[in-house]
Amino acid sequence: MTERKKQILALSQSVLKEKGYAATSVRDIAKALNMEPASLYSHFKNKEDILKITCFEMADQFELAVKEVNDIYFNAEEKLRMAIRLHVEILTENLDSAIIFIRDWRNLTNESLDLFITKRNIYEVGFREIVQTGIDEGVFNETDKKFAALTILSSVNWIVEWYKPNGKLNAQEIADKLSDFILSGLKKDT
Amino acid sequence: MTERKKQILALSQSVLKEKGYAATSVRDIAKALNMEPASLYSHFKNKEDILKITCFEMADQFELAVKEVNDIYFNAEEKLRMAIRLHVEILTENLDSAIIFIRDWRNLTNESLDLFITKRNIYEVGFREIVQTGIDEGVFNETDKKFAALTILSSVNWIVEWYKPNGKLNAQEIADKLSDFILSGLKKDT
DNA sequence: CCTACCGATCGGTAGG
DNA sequence: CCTACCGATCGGTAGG
Repeated sequence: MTERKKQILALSQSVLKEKGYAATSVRDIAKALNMEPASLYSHFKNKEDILKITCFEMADQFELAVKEVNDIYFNAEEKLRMAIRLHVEILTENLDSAIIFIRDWRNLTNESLDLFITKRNIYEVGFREIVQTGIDEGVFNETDKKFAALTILSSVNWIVEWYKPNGKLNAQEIADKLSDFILSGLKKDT
Repeated sequence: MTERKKQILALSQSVLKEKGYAATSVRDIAKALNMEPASLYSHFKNKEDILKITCFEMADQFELAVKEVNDIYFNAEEKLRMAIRLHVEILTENLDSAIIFIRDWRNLTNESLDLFITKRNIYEVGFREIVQTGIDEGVFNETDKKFAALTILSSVNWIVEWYKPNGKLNAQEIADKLSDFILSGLKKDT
C-alpha cells in the first residue's frame, strides 16, 4: 500500500467512525479528502473496499496477538494479562479503525462477511484456550469458558466508547485495571 | 399506542435489527409489513420516529429499574445482583429493541440524541452509586467507580450479541453467571 | 485526480 | 392504507 493510499485510508476512517459506515456517503468521505467522489475510485474498488480493508487489518493484528500469547511459555494469568494488554494496545493505537471494526463489520457482505466471522471466532477460541489453561493449572475457577471469554472481550472492546488518547489513563493502565477487575472481581477477599 | 401501532412497531424493529437503522430503508420495513412505503407515515412521523420510540422505550425501562433497585434497602451485593438481573431481563424480553437501542442510538439527531445521552448518563451514574454503596459497606474493593460501572455494563449489554431465546441459558441464569463473574473474578481464592 | 454523467434508490408529501 | 409522485442523494462508470 502506497503512502498516499494509507493517508487516504486513514482520513476515510476518521470520517467513517463519526456516523458509521452505512450513514456515511462516498461524498462525505471525498469532501474530507478535498476530492471529487469519483476520484476515490482510483484508490478503492468501491465503498465496501474501505470497510473491508479496515476490518481485516484489525482482524489480522488481533490474530497475530493471540498467536503470540499462546506460543509463549507463560502461566495462565500472565497469558491473560498479556492478551488483554495487546488487545488494548491494538484498539487504542488504531482508534478510528477499532471503532469501525467493532461497530460496522456487519455491513460487510458475502465472502467478506463470512471470512470476518470465521476470523472472529478463531480469536474468541484463542481467548477461551487461555481460560482453559488457567483451569488446567488450577488457578482459575471452573467456569463456562465460552461465557468467560465473551465477557472478557466485551469489556475490553467497550473501551473504544470512552477511551481518549489524551485522557488520564494510557493503554497499559487500562489493561492493568481491566485485568485486575477480571481476575479478582469486585468483591473483597474475606 | 394502539394495538395496531404496537404490532407495526414490533415488526419494524424485527427488520431494523437485521441490518441496522442506517442500512435499512423505509421500503424494507414496508415490505415486511405488506404495506406501501407511504402507508408507514400514517403511523410514524418519519423514519427516525421509529428509532426514537425504540430507544426511549428501552431507556425508560432501564431508568425505572435502576430507580427500583436504589430505593430498596438491600446491601450492595444484593443491589448489584438485582440491577444486573433486571438489566438482563429487559434486554432478553425486548431483544429486537435491545439490539437497536445498543447499536443504533447514535443515529438519533438533535434534541433526541441529547436527551438519550442524558438518560444514558443517569443510568450509568445509578450503577456507579451501587458500586459506591459496596465500597462504603467495605465489601467491594476500593476501585475506580466509573471504570467498574462501565465494565459491568459492557459485559451485560454484550449478551444481546449471543443470547438466543431458546438457548440453554435463560435470563436468570445469565444474570447469575454474570454476577458471579463480576463479583468474584476469574481467579480462585488461594 | 477531474468532468460529466447515470440509473437506482432514498425519505417523504399530496390527496384521497 | 393506497396511488401517484417528487426532489435529493446514492454508489458508481466512462473517458480523459
